[in-house]
Amino acid sequence: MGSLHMPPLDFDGHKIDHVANLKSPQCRNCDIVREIAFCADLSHDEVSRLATVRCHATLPASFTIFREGDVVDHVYSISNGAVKLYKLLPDGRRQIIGFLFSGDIFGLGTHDGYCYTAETITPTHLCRFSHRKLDSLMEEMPRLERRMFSMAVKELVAAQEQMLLLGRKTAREKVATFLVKLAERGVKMGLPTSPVALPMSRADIADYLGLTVETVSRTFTQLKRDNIIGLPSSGHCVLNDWDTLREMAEGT
Amino acid sequence: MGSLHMPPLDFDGHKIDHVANLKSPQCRNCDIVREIAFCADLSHDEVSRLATVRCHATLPASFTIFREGDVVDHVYSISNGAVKLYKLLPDGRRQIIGFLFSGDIFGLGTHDGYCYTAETITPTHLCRFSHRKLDSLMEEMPRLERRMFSMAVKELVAAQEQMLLLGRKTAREKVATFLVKLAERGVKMGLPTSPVALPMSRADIADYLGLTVETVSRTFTQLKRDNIIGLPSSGHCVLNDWDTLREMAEGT
DNA sequence: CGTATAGTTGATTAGTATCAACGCTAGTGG
DNA sequence: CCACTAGCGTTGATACTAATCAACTATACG
Repeated sequence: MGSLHMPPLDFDGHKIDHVANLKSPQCRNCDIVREIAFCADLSHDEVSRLATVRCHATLPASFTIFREGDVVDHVYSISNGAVKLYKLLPDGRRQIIGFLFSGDIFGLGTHDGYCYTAETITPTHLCRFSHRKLDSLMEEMPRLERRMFSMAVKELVAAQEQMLLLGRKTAREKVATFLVKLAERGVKMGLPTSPVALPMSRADIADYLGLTVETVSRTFTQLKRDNIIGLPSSGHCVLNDWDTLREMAEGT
Repeated sequence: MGSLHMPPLDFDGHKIDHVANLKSPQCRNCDIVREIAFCADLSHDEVSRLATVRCHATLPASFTIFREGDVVDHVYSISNGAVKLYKLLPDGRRQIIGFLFSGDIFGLGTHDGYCYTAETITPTHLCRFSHRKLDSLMEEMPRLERRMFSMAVKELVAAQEQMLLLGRKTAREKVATFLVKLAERGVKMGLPTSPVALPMSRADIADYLGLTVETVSRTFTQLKRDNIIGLPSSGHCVLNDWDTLREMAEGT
C-alpha cells in the first residue's frame, strides 16, 4: 500500500541479477520451479531458448510490479517469494484476486491492459519474459503455447472456485477453504501440511475472502478456541484437525 | 432444476440437426457467430475444416448439457439461445459462474472433469466439437490454438471482475453491474441498449450475484422506484438512466 | 525505548438473509 | 372458455451474520 506511488524498479536497473548461475545453491529450487512453472514439459533445448528472453530481478516486499490498466508487456514467473494480485474500486475497496508463490506465473491480460495490480508480499525473486519475444517463440514452440493455454485454464478453474467461495460461503467456510488451499499448495511444493505459512497480512486475507480484517481475526480466534487450528504467531497456522477443516471448507 | 436427473440428450440422437444448411434463414446469424465465436480470425478453409468436426443440436429449456465432474470431452459453441454455468455446494447452495449467449463458447476443463454444470435457460441451438478432434486440428492450425487461448484469457478477465463484484460490491452495485454488462453484451450483438432481455429467472440472477431472490427482487423494485430502470415484465428491463447505472456499477 | 503498524477484542449497527404470505402469470384440464 | 393449479415474483416482518466504530495489545522498527 505504501508503495502505491513508487515508480516500478526497472528490471535492467540496479536490482537485477543479470546472470542466472545454474550452479548456485538455488539450483535445487530452480528444478522445482521448472516442474511447476511454464517451463515444465519443455525440452532442455526449449528451456534454454526461453532463458534467452528472460530477465531476473529481486524485489523488496510491498513492491508494485505493475498496475491494473498498464500496458501488457511482460509475463512474470516467481522463482521465490510471494505476490498478490488485486483490483480496486474507485473508493478504495479492494479485492485480492490471488496469492502467488514460487513457480506461479502471472501477467496475462488483454489489449485493455493488465486487469489487476501485482504487488510483492515478501522480498521476491522474479523471472520476466517479454510478451513480444514470447509470442515469436510460441510460433516456433507449439508446446510453449500449449503450456500457456493450460495454465490459463487452471487459473480460470481457480477463479471459478473463488467465485463460489465469495458468493456462497460463510466467513468460517471461507477461512477454512483458504487454509486448506494454502496447505495443499504447500504440499505440492514439498512442504509439510502443517504449519502453514501466512506471509500475507490479515488485511490481505480479508480482501481475498471478501471479509473485513476484524471478521478474519475473529474467525481465526474462533477456530483456535475450537482446537481446529493453532496460531503460534500471526504468520503461521498449525492445522490440528485437517478433516474438520476440509469438511468446513466444502460447506458440510 | 427439474432436469437434474434427466440423462443428457445424445447429440447423435433425435434432436440433432445433422446438416448445417448454410443457405437457411439462420445464415445471417451464422455470420455474426463467426465474428464472435472461435471461428473468428480463421480463414474460410480453416472454418470448413472446423465444420467437419462439429455437430449441431437443438435443446429445450432447462436442459443439462453436462455436469460438474463429467469427463471433459467436448467444447460447445452457442449458435442461438442462453446457457448458465454453475457450481454447487453439497448442501445445495449454488453459484452461477456465468450466463452465455449466442457466439459464446464453453466446455474448457482439466483432467478433473468440467468444473461446472452447464444448463440451457431458453431453448438453445448448440455446436459441439470434440476435444480430441479439436486437439489434432490445433496441431495443424496454430491460429485456432491462439484463438482458444485468447478466449480463455477473456473468460479469466471476466471471472476476475466477477470476483470483485462478489467480494466487494453492495446489492445495488451488483444488480447495476449485471444490467450494464448485459446491455453491453447485447450491443456487441447488435441489439439496442434498452430494453435488456432477462431470459433467466430471479433465482438465477441471485445465484449469479451472490444474493437471495428476495434481495434481487427488492433491489429491482428500488431501482424502478428511483426511475433508473423500468420493468415492463419480469423478463425485460428498460434502462432509463444509463449514466447513473454505470456509476452505480463502478461503485461511485 | 518510543513510536508506528498489525492484530485482537468488544459494543453496536447495518445490510442482507430468512421466514412467511400474497399476487401474478402461464399452462392444464374440465 | 374459464376455473384451477403450480411456479415465479414481490412484499413484509424479523433474525442474524458480518460490518463498523472504538479501544486496546502485541509486534516490528528506528
